[in-house]
Amino acid sequence: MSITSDILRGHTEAIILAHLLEQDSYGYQINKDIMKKTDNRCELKEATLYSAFRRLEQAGYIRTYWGDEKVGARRRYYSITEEGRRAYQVYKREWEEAKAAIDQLLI
Amino acid sequence: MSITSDILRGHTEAIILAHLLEQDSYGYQINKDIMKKTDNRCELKEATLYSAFRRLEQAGYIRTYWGDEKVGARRRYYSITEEGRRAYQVYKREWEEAKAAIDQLLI
DNA sequence: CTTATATACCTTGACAGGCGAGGTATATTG
DNA sequence: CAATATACCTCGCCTGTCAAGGTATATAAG
Repeated sequence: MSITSDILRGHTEAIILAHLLEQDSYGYQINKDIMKKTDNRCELKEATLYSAFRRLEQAGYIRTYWGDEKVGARRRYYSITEEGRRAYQVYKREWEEAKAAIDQLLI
Repeated sequence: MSITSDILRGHTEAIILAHLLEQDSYGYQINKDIMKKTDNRCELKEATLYSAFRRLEQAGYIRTYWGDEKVGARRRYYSITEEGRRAYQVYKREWEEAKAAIDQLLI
């Protein structure tokens, strides 16, 4: 069973930033990684992913650059900024708080 | 600091059902209880609450009746149905799964 | 050579839940 | 008599998700 988008909502940006903390990556790969890490339970749809990228870049949390692939389709890489790292820590703390609160409420 | 609505989104119905598992209650009280239980970190806004009530009733998860207050404003009470209890178990399980998945993703 | 599949990118427009703002009515307190 | 608390409700905007559609490159199968 997969996780509904309403539950995931609000975490996409944090999830993306978490990924970029480990290493620069590109959309397609990030998408695959997330599914793999969660045994296909979490899937960020492409449209969702790209709109999140746009917001994150707008906010200055990520930067992008084109990879220099010799073969295959071009890749647009994303890397997290210092501001993004700080934002991630906030997201993370918010998640811990929300988790505790919801655990409190769902008996 | 309060929990963003995007994180809470998707849990309002579960939170309400959880409350009604304990006892019948009414909108205003449920609202207060939730805030109290979470030290004012979670607040379901009234408009949010009432639209959730509508959905829950539509789905057959709750039933409503008017209280017989002798004094003060009238109260519309809500009670959870058998179907609602089953639905809650599903919500609860979804939450546990989502929690695990997100914990996996946010390093 | 043609088709299918995988990789990789992107946009548009509809949809649904959250909620600010506004409204009603009753009771109590200063 | 005004303010505050209790208690209900609706309208319409906002925002994140995503189905559906599009582009281009490489490889494997038939």
